[in-house]
Amino acid sequence: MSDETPATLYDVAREAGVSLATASRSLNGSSRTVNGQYRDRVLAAAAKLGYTPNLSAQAVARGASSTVALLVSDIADPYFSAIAAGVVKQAAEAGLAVTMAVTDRDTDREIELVRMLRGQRPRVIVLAGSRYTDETARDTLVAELEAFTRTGGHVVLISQHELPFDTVEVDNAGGARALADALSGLGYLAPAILAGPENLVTARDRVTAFAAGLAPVAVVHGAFTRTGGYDAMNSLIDGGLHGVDLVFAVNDVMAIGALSALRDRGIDVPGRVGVAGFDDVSTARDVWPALTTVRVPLEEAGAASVALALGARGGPVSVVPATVVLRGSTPRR
Amino acid sequence: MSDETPATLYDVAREAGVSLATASRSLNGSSRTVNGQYRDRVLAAAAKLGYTPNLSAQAVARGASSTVALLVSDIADPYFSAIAAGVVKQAAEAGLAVTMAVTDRDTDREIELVRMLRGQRPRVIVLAGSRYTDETARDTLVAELEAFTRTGGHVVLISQHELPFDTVEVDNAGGARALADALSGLGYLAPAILAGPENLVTARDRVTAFAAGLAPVAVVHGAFTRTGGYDAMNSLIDGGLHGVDLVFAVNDVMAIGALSALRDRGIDVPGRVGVAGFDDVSTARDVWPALTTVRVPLEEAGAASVALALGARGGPVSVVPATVVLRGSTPRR
DNA sequence: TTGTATGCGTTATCAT
DNA sequence: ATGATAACGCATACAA
Repeated sequence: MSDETPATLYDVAREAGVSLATASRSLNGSSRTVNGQYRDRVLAAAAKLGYTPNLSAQAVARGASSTVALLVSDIADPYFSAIAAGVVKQAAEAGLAVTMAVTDRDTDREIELVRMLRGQRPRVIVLAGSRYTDETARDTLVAELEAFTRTGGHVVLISQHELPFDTVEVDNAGGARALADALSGLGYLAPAILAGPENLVTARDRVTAFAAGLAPVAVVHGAFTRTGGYDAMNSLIDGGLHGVDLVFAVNDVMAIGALSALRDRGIDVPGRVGVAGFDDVSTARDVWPALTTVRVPLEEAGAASVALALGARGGPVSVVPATVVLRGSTPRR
Repeated sequence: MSDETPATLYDVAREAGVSLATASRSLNGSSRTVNGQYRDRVLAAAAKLGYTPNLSAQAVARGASSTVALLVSDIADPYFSAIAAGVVKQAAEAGLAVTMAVTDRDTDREIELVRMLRGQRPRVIVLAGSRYTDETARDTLVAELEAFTRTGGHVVLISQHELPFDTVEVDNAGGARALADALSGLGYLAPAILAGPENLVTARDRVTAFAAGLAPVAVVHGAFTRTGGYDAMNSLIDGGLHGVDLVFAVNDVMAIGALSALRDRGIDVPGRVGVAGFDDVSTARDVWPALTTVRVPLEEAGAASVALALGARGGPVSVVPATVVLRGSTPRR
């Protein structure tokens, strides 16, 4: 409740009886070397005063901050929290702090947040979660991001390489197709697809690729969330399951919602229908029956995004694999 | 790849043909009013140049940044990601950005991170996850935190009120005791406790309070994670379950790990033993059998932490309730 | 090697 | 109401 003011470098210099410059050189990793005597005195003074460099001031003086900005749809969603974990880890390795913002899946909000984050002058802006197919919002976002890269910033997207920036691409098509093939091989014939939002690119890619391998008898859209899956599943049930022997939800949280709906309606899984998801979120193996899905190395993807931005080179696109994981929710038919 | 430099306020002023001061006053929420004509010209110039205020510079000039620092043990853990969601939401409401760091449950790392975060001169530092009972680390941490508050910063802990700072307290004792009573009422007689780390305060409080209501026949320690629960459960099984009719894990992720171990070993849940956790993490209801637990409003707690720090007043401690949620994993005996 | 002085992008105080 | 100008805390080019 008192109100001292944080110790400044100037305070430290005075306490140590040296100049501002020497203090600065002693405390940060300057290339210049300083007399051991002085250095020790400065360090002692800094410790005594509880000095911590003012990062904002450093950023202003250096013309560049040491932060990574991360934008996610919903940090409570295990998909994004796994990515965030990777981003934070890799950023920490590079001595960078992470400032995080959440869009709530709102395109306008996303643009607004990018503007705000740009103000931090971060080294990198990572956008996780894929874009919606909205022409004008897309253009505004791109313009904003281009303004950022034009001034030396790095932008990395995690999803599809549909925007002109570096991206860590998830092999949605390959994974979805492989899943369809695997399930087809297990004897599944008539899948219903819980397809997510109609205008979400990631969702569409997964639907299309899956359908190419195993033609769906029903496709129902809904939110990309647990509740979305729950509701979509219910409306599917309401419409009559007919011959459906498999439910493919385009992501795990939706699949988990579907599982919940099926349970509530007394429909046996996997006896009556099999269920599959996508992402291999950490809880996929803990639900019952354990969820068949397509594993995406989320944490690696997050780490890769900042590595890609910081790395000397490596090409603008880094693809993370998507591999099928068969579990109890889809036994052989 | 080009290398322009971001537009500065000076650029905007020049473009609009006004002084630096008027440009500043037009662009930020200054109390001073400025001629509409000028204001419009400045806004137009800013838009044309794609100007974004340099937040670091603002922070230096104002002497205070507009960020909230958040420290968690592991952002991929649903417990912490739920808290993070609340923090981010409430911070956004106050126009504050959130910079996040993860300790990996390492006390030394935590101290290191607090120092680094202090450098941001955030308005608030939120520490989620409870302290370990290590005397000297504790003192160092407290000293660091006190240096921060002494210079006008707010510190909020989420856990127990064991450190001399504002805290959002989880009613661990009340919840654990209520759980013990409820399970006792259901006919459970011989619980084993998966107790988490020996020196983790939160874990200890839960164990103690539960034990007071329902004396355990076994207590085994382990990490506060899914793996910790898995391993602890296995060693419990190895030792022989004897008369154990209930497993109480001090948090949900451990309980979920235990569920997995029980399944792997072919022990029927809830037929042979009931299982209960603590926190009511979002996936607790999706596992099988659905997990009996103690609900802690995590997101609310996160939001409350920044509200507490920013709020005019409200006392140094804000308690969030912990209420028993009975589910399928603990049927009546 | 050390110190002096200037600049970084903003805000805020002071005249005007 | 507007415009110079001095801070803010730090880094660094330059001089000593």
